[in-house]
Amino acid sequence: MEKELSKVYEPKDVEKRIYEMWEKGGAFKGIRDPKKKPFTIVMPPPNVTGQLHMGHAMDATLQDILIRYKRMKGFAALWVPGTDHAGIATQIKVEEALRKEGLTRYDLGREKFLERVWDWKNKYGDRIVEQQKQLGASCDWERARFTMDEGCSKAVREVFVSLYEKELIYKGSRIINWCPHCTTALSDAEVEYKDKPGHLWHLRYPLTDGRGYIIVATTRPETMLGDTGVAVNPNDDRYKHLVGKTCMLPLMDREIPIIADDYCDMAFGTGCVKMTPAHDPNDFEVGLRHNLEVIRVLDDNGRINELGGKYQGLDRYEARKVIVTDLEALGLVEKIEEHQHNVGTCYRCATDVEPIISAQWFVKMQPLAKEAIRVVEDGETKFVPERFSKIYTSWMENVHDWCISRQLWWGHQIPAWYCTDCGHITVSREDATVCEKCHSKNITRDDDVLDTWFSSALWPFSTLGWPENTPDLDYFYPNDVLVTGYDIIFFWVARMIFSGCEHTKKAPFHTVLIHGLIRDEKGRKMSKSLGNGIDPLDIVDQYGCDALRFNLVTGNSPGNDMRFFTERCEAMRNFANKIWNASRFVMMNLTIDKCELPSKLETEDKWILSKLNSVISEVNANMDSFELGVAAQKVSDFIWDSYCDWYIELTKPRLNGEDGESKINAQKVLLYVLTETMKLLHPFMPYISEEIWQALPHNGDMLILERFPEYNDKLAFPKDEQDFEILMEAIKAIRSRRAEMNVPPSRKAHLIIVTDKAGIFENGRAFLMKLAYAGEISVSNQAPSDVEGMVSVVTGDAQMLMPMADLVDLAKERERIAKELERAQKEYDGQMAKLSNEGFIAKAPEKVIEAEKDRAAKAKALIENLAESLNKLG
RNA sequence: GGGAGCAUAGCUCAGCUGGAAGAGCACAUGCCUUACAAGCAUGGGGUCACAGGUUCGAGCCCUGUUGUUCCCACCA
Repeated sequence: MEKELSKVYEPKDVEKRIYEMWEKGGAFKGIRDPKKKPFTIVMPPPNVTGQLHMGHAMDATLQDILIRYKRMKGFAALWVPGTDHAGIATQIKVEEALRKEGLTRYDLGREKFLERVWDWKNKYGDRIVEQQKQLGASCDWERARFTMDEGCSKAVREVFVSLYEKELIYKGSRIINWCPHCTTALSDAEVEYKDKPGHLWHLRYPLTDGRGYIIVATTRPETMLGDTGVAVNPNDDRYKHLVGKTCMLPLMDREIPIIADDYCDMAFGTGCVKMTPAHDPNDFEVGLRHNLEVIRVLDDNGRINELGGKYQGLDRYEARKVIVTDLEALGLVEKIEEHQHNVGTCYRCATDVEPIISAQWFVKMQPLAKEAIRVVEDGETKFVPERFSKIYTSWMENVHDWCISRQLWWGHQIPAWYCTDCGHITVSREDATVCEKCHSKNITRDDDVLDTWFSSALWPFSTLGWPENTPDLDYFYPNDVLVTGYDIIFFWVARMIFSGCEHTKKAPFHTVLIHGLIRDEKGRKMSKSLGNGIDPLDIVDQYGCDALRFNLVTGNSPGNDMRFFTERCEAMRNFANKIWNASRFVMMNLTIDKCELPSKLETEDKWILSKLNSVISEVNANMDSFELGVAAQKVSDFIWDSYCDWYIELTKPRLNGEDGESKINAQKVLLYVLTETMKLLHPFMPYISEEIWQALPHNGDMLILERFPEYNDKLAFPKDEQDFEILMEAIKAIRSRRAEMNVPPSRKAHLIIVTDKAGIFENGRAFLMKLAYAGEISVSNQAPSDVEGMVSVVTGDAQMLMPMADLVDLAKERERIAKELERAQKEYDGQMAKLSNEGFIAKAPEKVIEAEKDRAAKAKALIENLAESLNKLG
């Protein structure tokens, strides 16, 4: 930094240059060092095709703060970045691009299509990485991984095969969630339920014996094409006589049985439920119990198939209309009610999901969940905030088997081969060429791929070399902290925990730091469809990366959602600018070239050093308990309030004064505190702190590699701190009084101070002159006899008089003092009431009682001073 | 149907294990004080949702109520 510095901090001139310096200097590298403790974070891998959004910015900021802090604390810090292949999302993107060429993936065929996806990945996969760098992320980029790279694929294969061998993976026909738009199965977690207005259709199914109808209620009339029974509650007297009989399924002319099952709720609808085992999980279960036929009437695109008779080819919702119309024509619609119901939708494309029976691969969850619950209950893995562990545990306790096969092409293809001769399934670590049972060469590989989350579940260890037992895995695993939003606890966090427990026999991390969602200023979710998203890079561009980071980390508590206000970025930018100018001031005045404390410290030096020391101690404690926002706020308050607004002002008389030693000493303290402060600030505002530190006299290469400040009892000066605050209080009282009377700073006043702490005020002469606008100062322990025309300002430690006859209205002055006196008396009475309370004296801790006594004494002194003032006024 | 969060200044939100109610923005007044007007000084503004309880002491702990947001769950 040259002496000719811009008055305004320009992040753009700094960020790129500094980032390159760090990266080239190897500051981000996670290096195994037996002398150090490791600290590992793996980044939640963003989608390769994704666009950086505020959620990523939040993630990256919190992780970067943690990793920078730990790095400065002397840990071997490793932050592993990477990207996720994001099966459905990516495939949809490439298919959309193909559509513009008038092609579908089937036109290309699997191999050619995958080439296209890889092209896409290679083209856009780095974009999000570059964007993350602009957020200041200090990841070890050389270790960047991709969920479909060789190592991760190997890990996926190993996990699949070993789970299959342990019979924790199986293939079966179950009701799964099917997205007709993405044409794939989904896991339970990938379905979002939304309350939508719908109808409850009451349909008449004619009894076969011709004795009337049985009336069923349904929200999805089109599924009636697949009905294979009607169920009633066994205790329902209205229908007992019908159990065992049959009815005719209208439109299909199929005779179906009437059965009794507890599943039916007598109070809902008519009490009779049509059974569609192929399209409803409950009906499927009932069907199993009663041997009902399973007839699937929907195809993969959500259209009625060949088993749907004349409705074949109709889309499910078209079919619904036509079927209802046809039933109405037959007089078989009893009534139609408005009905609000929960509709499952695809989390990727929002299409209504169809429950459909289908043969898929599943992970058996019960055995895996057990250990995953234990590690959290035993505190081996802790959620921050704690409340998320309950959410996690209750999900884990009720988890269903995980459907892991997807009817997509982009992803890890399932390593299972079907033998056309004997029907055996060969599951293998190496690509199979023959059936392992009958050795036939007529085998074909399963077309399907695995759920994307299957590979991200392995991320904490697959990125470190697992299943090989690498030195990295040995040193850096388990990870320490996982940072992510609460929206993917089930998708990702839960699955990483049970995967880690199962495959590495260790919980993958000891802390899960959960943050909330970033919403727009009205509190709405940021989304493409609403067009209310704010691009983090626009904010970086406009206000600087440090401002964005500070905005994200302060002003909200962990786990809670945050509204994003651009105005807040402005405030944060102003803060950066404040720091910039403070350091500009220090450098302008600097004639020393070494950062060291002077041997002689003035009271104000001790005051700021002592304050700094407290802040250091608190910030360390806050950081260690993941209260990052509180820590950031404390650093900010210290810099702005204590350092800038007070200490810098206090040094001005010395810097401009004649005393050479005092001048140098002031510089030394200014520099020392600024340097320490930049270290404290660095995890939060890495760029500006590094830029300033580089310009200050220093040893070492880079601030990013400096040691984080720690509490030093040699720099705690409680007595001097207290003394100095007596002076500050007096200054504030005078300024307040002058402002009340609208006296401009240019009008200096003679200040007569009456106090028994003369030393403190004598010592503070220069400050009173400058900060309390005193012209001359007299300190004594005796009040002057004549106070005519004096303005009186009183604290607990002093009476201060200023001759301002022209401004004094004696009557008003009396009134004002009387008012203050009343207030002080009231406070004193309150204190005394407390102190004379036996319970309080008996039970409150010593420290609290002492504080109360101090307050009472102060109030008493204030009362005396005020009374005397009043008295003098006559 | 179960569970969780939130309710504090005009607005947005902090307030860690209970010990004199805070910040930013907004507002008002005065200042170009030789780092910064993206600044400085000063000030106004709060029954900490409501009702009980525990305690010497409650914004904080307990119970209930209201409002609000969200998550989970197979009521057709």
